[in-house]
Amino acid sequence: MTFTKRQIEIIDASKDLIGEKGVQNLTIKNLAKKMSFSEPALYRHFKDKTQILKGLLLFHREAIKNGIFKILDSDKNALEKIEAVLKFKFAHVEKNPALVMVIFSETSFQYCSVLSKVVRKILDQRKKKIISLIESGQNEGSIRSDINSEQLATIVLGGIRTTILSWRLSGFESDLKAEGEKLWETLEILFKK
Amino acid sequence: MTFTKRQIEIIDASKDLIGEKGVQNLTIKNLAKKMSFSEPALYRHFKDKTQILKGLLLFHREAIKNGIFKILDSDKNALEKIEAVLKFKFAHVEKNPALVMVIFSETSFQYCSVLSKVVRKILDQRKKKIISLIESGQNEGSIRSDINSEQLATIVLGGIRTTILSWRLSGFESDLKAEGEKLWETLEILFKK
DNA sequence: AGCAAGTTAGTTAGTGTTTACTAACTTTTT
DNA sequence: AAAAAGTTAGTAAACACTAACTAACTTGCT
Repeated sequence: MTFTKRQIEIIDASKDLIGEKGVQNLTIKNLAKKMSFSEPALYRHFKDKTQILKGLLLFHREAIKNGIFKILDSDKNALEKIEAVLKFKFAHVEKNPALVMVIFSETSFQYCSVLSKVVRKILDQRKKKIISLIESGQNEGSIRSDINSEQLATIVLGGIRTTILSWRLSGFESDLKAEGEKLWETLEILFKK
Repeated sequence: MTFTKRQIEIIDASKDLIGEKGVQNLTIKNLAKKMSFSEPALYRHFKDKTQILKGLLLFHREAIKNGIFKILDSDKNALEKIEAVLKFKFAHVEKNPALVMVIFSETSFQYCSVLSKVVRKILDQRKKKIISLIESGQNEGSIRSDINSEQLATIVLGGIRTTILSWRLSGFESDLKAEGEKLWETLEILFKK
């Protein structure tokens, strides 16, 4: 997949539009306005809107791939490499918030303030509950205390989220319960004193 | 927030529609068809479409809250409670895949097969890379071997995802780099032999 | 070098579809 | 009789996309 100069300009403009107001802000009309030319002109460069989004994804995958490749190719040990990958990832995401909107988009309500408030509240309360559970485990002595409760909560929530995501990407075909149990076994080992 | 019988029926139908083909499948037209009455009838029960979605979220939050409350109120220890919460969570999600679409929705392309394939491939490759990194760490002896690499990868990816989500929910205001470093400190402690 | 032919990249104007939503009226329930 | 819950018919706006045309380059031939 290679892109012309114009195509890259369009991909960039798309990224900006999404970064500003979410995926639903990426319309042909808005895109044409941002490029300051007419809507039909876009169709000289991409067959349809889907191809533009596909282009956006592939273009950035390429960039990420190259970054990661350098890390994997270095002479660090595995732990250091993982650390470097994490740092690279967060830096890239920070520079390209639009990608978060596209790939990591957690809710479809990003810019419907009524709904995003509700979702945010739900996720917040959930986190608080997990944190206080972990803290009481630390006080009981059943959970290790060398890592603070908020960080452990991040691990728990992340595990749940990733497990559910895998299930969804499998088209709901994988065995969610079994995966959930595997996750718990892992967390138990990691969290015990 | 209390709902009439009809409102709950509408919320249920919305959940089904979303479960079938994602959030963009929830249109007034489809909803009316599913309820087998006319579109304007919906507006006798909800002011607008946003209120229907808000209703869906609040209704299920209530259900989850009640389930979790029972667990927290039991006389288990903290670790057992966390285990029970995880199991409850996965069971609830399995019964209500629509909720995954709404709250956990990872991409906006769920039912655009061209794009969801691309996203899936990207996420897959990323996971494979992390797994092989962890395995070489285990062979080197720098990473614990009592948990298999796939499970550890789930923890890594989950941590990344949750950290980025928090950043987004903060309106991109929190310090992503700092949070990323905290995450890495935690993972390093958890993963070292 | 000069010029006809073709290509590229833009334009204006418009299409058909889908969207959420409303006005005005009727039926059903209480 | 009144209120609640439904109907038909329709609106305006947004959407992705297309047809038809044109200015400006590029290419190949003599």
